[in-house]
Amino acid sequence: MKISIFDVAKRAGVSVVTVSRVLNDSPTVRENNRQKVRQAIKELDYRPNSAARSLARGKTGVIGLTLTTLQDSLFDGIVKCVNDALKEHGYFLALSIGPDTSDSDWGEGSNFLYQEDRVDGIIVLSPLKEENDVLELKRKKIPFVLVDNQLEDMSASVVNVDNYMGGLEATRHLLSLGHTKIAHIAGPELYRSARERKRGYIDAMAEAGHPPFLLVDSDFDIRSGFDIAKSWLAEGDRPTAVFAADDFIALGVIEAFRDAGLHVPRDLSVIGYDDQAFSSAIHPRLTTVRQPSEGMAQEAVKLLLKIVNGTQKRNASVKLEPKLIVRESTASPDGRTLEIDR
Amino acid sequence: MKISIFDVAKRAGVSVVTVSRVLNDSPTVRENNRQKVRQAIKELDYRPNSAARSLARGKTGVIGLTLTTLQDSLFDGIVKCVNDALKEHGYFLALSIGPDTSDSDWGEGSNFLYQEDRVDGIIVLSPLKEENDVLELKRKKIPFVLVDNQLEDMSASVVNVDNYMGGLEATRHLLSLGHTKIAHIAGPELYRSARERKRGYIDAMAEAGHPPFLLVDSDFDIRSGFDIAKSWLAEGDRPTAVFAADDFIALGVIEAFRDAGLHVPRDLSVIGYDDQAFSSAIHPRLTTVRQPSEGMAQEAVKLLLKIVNGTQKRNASVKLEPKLIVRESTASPDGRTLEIDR
DNA sequence: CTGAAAGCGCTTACAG
DNA sequence: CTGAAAGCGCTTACAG
Repeated sequence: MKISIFDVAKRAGVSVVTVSRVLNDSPTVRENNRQKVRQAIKELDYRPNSAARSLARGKTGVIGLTLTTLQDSLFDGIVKCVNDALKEHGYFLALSIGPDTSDSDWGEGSNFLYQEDRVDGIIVLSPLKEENDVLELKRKKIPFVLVDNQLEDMSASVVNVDNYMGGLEATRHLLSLGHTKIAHIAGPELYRSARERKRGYIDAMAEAGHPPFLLVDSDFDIRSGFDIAKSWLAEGDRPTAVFAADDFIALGVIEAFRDAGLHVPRDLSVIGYDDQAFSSAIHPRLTTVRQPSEGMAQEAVKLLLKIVNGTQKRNASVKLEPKLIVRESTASPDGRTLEIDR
Repeated sequence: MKISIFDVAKRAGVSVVTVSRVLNDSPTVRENNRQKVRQAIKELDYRPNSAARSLARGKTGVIGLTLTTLQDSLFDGIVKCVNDALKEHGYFLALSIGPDTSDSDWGEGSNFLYQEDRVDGIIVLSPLKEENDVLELKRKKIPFVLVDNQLEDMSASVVNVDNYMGGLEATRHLLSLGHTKIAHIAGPELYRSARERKRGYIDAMAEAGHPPFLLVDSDFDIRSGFDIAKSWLAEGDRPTAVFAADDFIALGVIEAFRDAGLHVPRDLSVIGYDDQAFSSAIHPRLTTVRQPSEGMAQEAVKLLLKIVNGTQKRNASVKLEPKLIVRESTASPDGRTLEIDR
């Protein structure tokens, strides 16, 4: 037989109310009784039934997180930090991994997290079709916060990173090294992050008095970067530096140049974005822009919990700063800023 | 006010029992009533309270999955597939991400998933300190299955991949290309997978009448592979092929050779393990051994659900086969088996 | 500081 | 095929 709070109460010689109080760390329990209850719990190896607690309390104690892929250092980092932050506050993390493709059949039916009220709130990570999500969540009155959302004007609580600033800083870094022939390989227009990074590139160039040297669209992956860089090698006036919209593209570019017998950063400076796990491990170690996944996670959790507890009324919006990480893949056009051990 | 099953019942003009029946797809409901209930549910935007259901049913409908990192294509793939498989069976996935380090303070206190009985069962992925886990889970009578476990003799339900076979096949592939100077960069002894892959290498070499040409221990990461390969370059009699215990090591090796102006696979054939996401995207595309993450996930879920439902009594054990994926990083010693478009 | 009682929102036998 | 009643295991006012 499964043991319940009654068994504990009987064993400890108190009422279930008292047991409940020590379970919830209520201060109004005589120390003596508290000890007896603790003892009984241990002896019986008792664990409170979470369903009963949830039902009685009107809260589930679980927060949902929806995302499309785990194959990304940024998401991975956020999930981990959210997990930790939640644990600290006594919450559980339930994951819902949606399909990667944005045009899937999933669009219609709602996320399974929304179907039963299993969660007290939801963190929506990088939503591609956020209008739907937001609408449904609002209709169902499920507290939520959007992280890294793609639409500019969502009336919802959001936490974002300043991708425009990231693009600006990345490009400025290249400029400060003396480059002027700076290309940008942009991510898909679909992503707000891609749009803003591109804007940062354009503005940084303008700031320095240059028109964009070369601007090309791409997917966020290694092969695209490789192919684009390959095409440059055939041409005459190729860039001396490139700001890639993410680290995967950057890696592809590096491989293409190396494949042609050229050298990074001597023949091309490369800067990526996101600081993926591999970026500090490859050769040359990649200069990149890191997003503060820990901060994003903490802000998201903090915000959501406030909303859940009713402390936060109106939509709040948090914007965090990215950070330039200078490593080995960028140097001055003549390759002389190289300070690496190779 | 939160709407409950009573509101639906009233609206539909039936009893809550009938509503409950249509909620649970009971066949014993007159079609007419079923429609009325469905209608009421939709009009009220009613969602059953999962806590109440769990309490009444004695099951939570959630399965826990514990792991240490998401930064791995294999784990990522498994989590995704588990998620899907669970969804199909009407279960939720709760994640518990433990610390990466095996010697952490975490060892003592139990996993937070175990503390309240929130889950009907648990999938333990690549447990490093599995004795503890297994003992605690058994004591608490929580159904569980071990996936990719590290100890040979666990009396528990497990699903594993045949890493010995993987090592054998990887090495045989290299042998069949004509190599004899085949090195193996092994993973940490701590991992059963590492031990078995190494054993596969040794046996495959013996099978072909060769002693192991070169055997070196490593961590599962890019830098280690890089450093090890670098050290070879200084020596005289270096291998013409290497079987790396995982793709990260393999990537490091490739980079080291390329960094020295050498070419893969012309100067060195490289085969990795795991088929990480990047492995098919880098240049040269990496020959590797893929683990059947989908199969592992499905078997694990199938097994666990059987245990949960009491269908499965004794410990069961499933062993799956890995698959050799031949791509561009391996060729014959003279580099002539090259059939790639570069 | 402690406990009796009601209630959280479902499901499950049991009758009919 | 349908419903009244009991029960799942807690927590929360309310008294004392």
